[in-house]
Amino acid sequence: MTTKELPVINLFDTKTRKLQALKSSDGKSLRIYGCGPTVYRDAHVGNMRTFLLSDIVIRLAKYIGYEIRFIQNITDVGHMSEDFVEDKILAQAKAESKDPYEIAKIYEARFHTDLKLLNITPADKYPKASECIDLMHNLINELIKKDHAYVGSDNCVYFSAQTFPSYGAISGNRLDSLKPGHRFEYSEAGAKRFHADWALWKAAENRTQMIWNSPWGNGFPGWHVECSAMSLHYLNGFVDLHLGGIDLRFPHHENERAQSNCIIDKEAVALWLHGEHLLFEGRKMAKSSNNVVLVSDLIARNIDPLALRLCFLENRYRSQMDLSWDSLKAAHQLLQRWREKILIWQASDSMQSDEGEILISQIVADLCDDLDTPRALQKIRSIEKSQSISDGVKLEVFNKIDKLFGLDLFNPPNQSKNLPDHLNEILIQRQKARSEGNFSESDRLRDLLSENGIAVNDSKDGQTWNWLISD
RNA sequence: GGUCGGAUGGCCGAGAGGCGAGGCUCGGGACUGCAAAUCCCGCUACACGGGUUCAAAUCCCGUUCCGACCUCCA
Repeated sequence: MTTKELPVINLFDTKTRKLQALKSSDGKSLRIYGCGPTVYRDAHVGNMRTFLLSDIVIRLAKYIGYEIRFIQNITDVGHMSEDFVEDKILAQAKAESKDPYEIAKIYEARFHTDLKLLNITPADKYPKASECIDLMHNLINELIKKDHAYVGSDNCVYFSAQTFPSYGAISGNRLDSLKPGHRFEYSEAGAKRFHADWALWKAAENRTQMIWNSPWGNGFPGWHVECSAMSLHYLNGFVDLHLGGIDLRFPHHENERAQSNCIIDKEAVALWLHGEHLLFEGRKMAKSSNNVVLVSDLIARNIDPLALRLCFLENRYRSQMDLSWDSLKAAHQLLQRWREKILIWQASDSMQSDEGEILISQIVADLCDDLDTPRALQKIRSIEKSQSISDGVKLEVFNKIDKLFGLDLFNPPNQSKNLPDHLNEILIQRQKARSEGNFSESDRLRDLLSENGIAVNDSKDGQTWNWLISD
């Protein structure tokens, strides 16, 4: 190994609103925490964009040489739905007539499946809120002891926002300009000392499922407290990088920061990184607007899920992005083209060279510059098209960058996944007809295959086929 | 009302004061039995009005429009 200094990864920190170097505070590993899903429904592709953000940072940091410790929570309790009466999981359990833990288990499994389809690096641990109740009790006790929290007349435990002077630093909100009366939470503020205080522990009241005994009676944890408890516990008291969707900036991360900082009496998170939201065909992706696209919807249209990954990489994480079926198809085709090119280049031996090393380091530099994936992809395209770079060097560069981008570029382009026998038979017949010069028959069979969703291409080496992307 | 982003060709989108990113679509050509794929060529855009500058999509001021967050959300 060389003694060269590692390249610095600069990321936009939401709190300071400046680029900031990502650093390991213990000199050993990067301690990363990402807010994970509430497992009451399928995660949609907008959620995936945020989860991809952590993957890009982690792949880059690993590539550069960091050890990573990455924790992502699974919220299976305590995330209240809009009316602030019912927990999201419990509401879904009722809707599906299932046990709430069964609901959580089903959707957590699907979450992991989607991550895998998108080549998103798994976290080292996925702690569940329901399994960390003791951690949360300890944290709440400590906050009460330090006078940052109090037990209300309703037997809920509240965090006292006014005891944390820098409240609002992440979101730009100021406590005095957060007007009371917003939405639902104020309606039960009778027990709270201040309208912006939030519940750390909620009394069970009429609830019978997903409740735990506690020093304050039966109840369940508030949503924000789980991330403080888990991050401090599993990352040994400090977070080098905290990730999440932009909407979590307030109130979730603001409250989490207050809780964590008050526990350790200093800044608990060095860098806050937030991913912007995704629109689909111009509209916000939300259940309420009936505009939700799942990874499984892409697969149903024969779009490679990694085309979604490529679409995301073509946009910067900090801008809102408008995804469409057209952009997904374009990305799908680009993936195909790269995979075909790689097959051709593989006729040459992969060649290590200074030229290749320089190209790769330029791409790494783009990623280190606040994850400028669009610019990095631009370089990759120009390498692909270059007349002056040899196939061997191209192969070497693509091989290295595939680890950073996670696009499985070395998979064969035409994977004959699940080709039904009768269609395979038509393919064989067509090849036969064509080799016999019976072009009217081969054209007829090509049309027939097309009707069955298969595109046939003839080349010098015979025919190849692809699934057509459906509209 | 508060805070923060945007506006780029047929479409999507990057953009670093100075040679028109790139992709998709479309048109022409090469190749092909014909297609497809691929390769080559073509299609000269930056919301509006001022300003700074030798030079502005880029910097500054103003205007219009769009969006996000402001106690559900990735």
